[in-house]
Amino acid sequence: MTPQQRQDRRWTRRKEERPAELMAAALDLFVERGYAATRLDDVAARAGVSKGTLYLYFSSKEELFKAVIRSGIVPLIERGERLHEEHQGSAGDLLRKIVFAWWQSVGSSKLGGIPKLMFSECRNFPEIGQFYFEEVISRSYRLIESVMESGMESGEFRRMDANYATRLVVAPIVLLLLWRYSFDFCESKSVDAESYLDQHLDVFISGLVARDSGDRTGLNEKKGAKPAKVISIEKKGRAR
Amino acid sequence: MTPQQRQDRRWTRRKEERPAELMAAALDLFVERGYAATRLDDVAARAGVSKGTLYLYFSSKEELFKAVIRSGIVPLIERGERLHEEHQGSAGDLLRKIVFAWWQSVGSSKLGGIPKLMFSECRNFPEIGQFYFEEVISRSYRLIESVMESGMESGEFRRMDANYATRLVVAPIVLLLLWRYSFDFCESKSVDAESYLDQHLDVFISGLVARDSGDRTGLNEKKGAKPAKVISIEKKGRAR
DNA sequence: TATATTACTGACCGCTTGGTCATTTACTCA
DNA sequence: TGAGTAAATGACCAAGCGGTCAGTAATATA
Repeated sequence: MTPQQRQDRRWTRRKEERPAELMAAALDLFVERGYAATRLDDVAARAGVSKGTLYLYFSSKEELFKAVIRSGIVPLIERGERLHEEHQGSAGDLLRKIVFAWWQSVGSSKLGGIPKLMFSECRNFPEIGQFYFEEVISRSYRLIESVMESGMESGEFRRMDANYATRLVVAPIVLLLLWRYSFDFCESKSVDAESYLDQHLDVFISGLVARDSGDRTGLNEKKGAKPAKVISIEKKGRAR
Repeated sequence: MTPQQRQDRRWTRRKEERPAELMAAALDLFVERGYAATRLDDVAARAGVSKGTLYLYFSSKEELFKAVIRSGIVPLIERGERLHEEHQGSAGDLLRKIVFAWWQSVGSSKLGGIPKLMFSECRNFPEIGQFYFEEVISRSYRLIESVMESGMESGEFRRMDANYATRLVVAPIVLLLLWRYSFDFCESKSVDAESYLDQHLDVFISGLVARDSGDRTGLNEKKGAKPAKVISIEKKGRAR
């Protein structure tokens, strides 16, 4: 069949490709407008199809949403875990490697919109929120946590709660992504992701390596601060 | 007029109190369900009033939303800037002070839902997103940035881009809040905010004080890592 | 080429909900 | 006290949109 013949037809049967095309269109629009503001007519139109067709492949808007998230996430997880297995070397270097690889494959692709989407909608879709939490968040955290733990065991990092350590490394990275898909348009120049991540890892790893909280410089004693008062604010005791 | 008399009436005129009550109800529901999923009938009902009344005070749902954000933010900003002026002492201590005060007044109150709401909706309401960015985000960042800069000038912190430094301190704090209003329900036990923040500041300030990226321990050399390869991944040059 | 199958269409339905307004009720003041 | 004012109501409207389905056109089959 020639392309000309295809064009003459009002439409063509493409049972295999439709779902993927519909999900791609839906991802675009969900990321751009949010779940509620995305109309199924628009999704269908963007996929070059009618709304009725959409319902041949997905039983409801919610099912479409779930499918979008699920299919967008599979490659994301796979990449992460592959890296984990391959690597050998210091924990700090592994951390760097994972973070930059993740940024290249997820952060800068259109998959990068998914976290923002999930943060925004997980409350309204507890079922899929739970799914995302277990299949993506938990798994990623476990990966990083094991890196942190191995770093502590080897003596490369100081000892601290691995769970917190993980949250602290991940936070600036996740927030960078959320930022990109929310307030970024407010700023004239957006942050350079690579150097931002680089600085983060630099400061963070330095902080983990240092044995105590900066008093070695003697600066805190010299200045006129009142440590007693500060400690009273933080009451619950430092977890060291 | 006795309370009994008040009760006998079907309703009472309370022109002054209505707007604040409506906004409080709206904040609750917006935070709980998001903008789109919140019905004005419900907002009115929660404020003990009919939908028609709501429209006496706010011309549209969007105006109500704007009013909620604006009014929720005023106290938030005021507190922050008051702290800034009062303090004297080391930069690290000031940072601690600000962060913990902020957590107490905003993070743990119902105002804490606003950031999540703004991140979720700012794309759909660019005008109010811009407003929030300028009036809240920029101002807070400027505050923190000045703290970082004074820390660098006094030699307490190492020199680095103050803008990045600011983003890096703030990120784990903001993400803690976003987390609370999104995925927190997925976890059996939620993080203890106080010790999380404490650890964050501890690691971060240590990292800022340390002069270089942890090589002083000699661990990186001893281990079998391949620094050359890692550097090739980070290509764009470290911003030191 | 005739027939059967099914991917696809698009008009349609009904519910939800933002927004309106004529009417009712509380309050004010001469 | 009763006439005037305005706060509050709630029934109602219209539009938007998720979801349906009878019909149509592309393809498979014989």
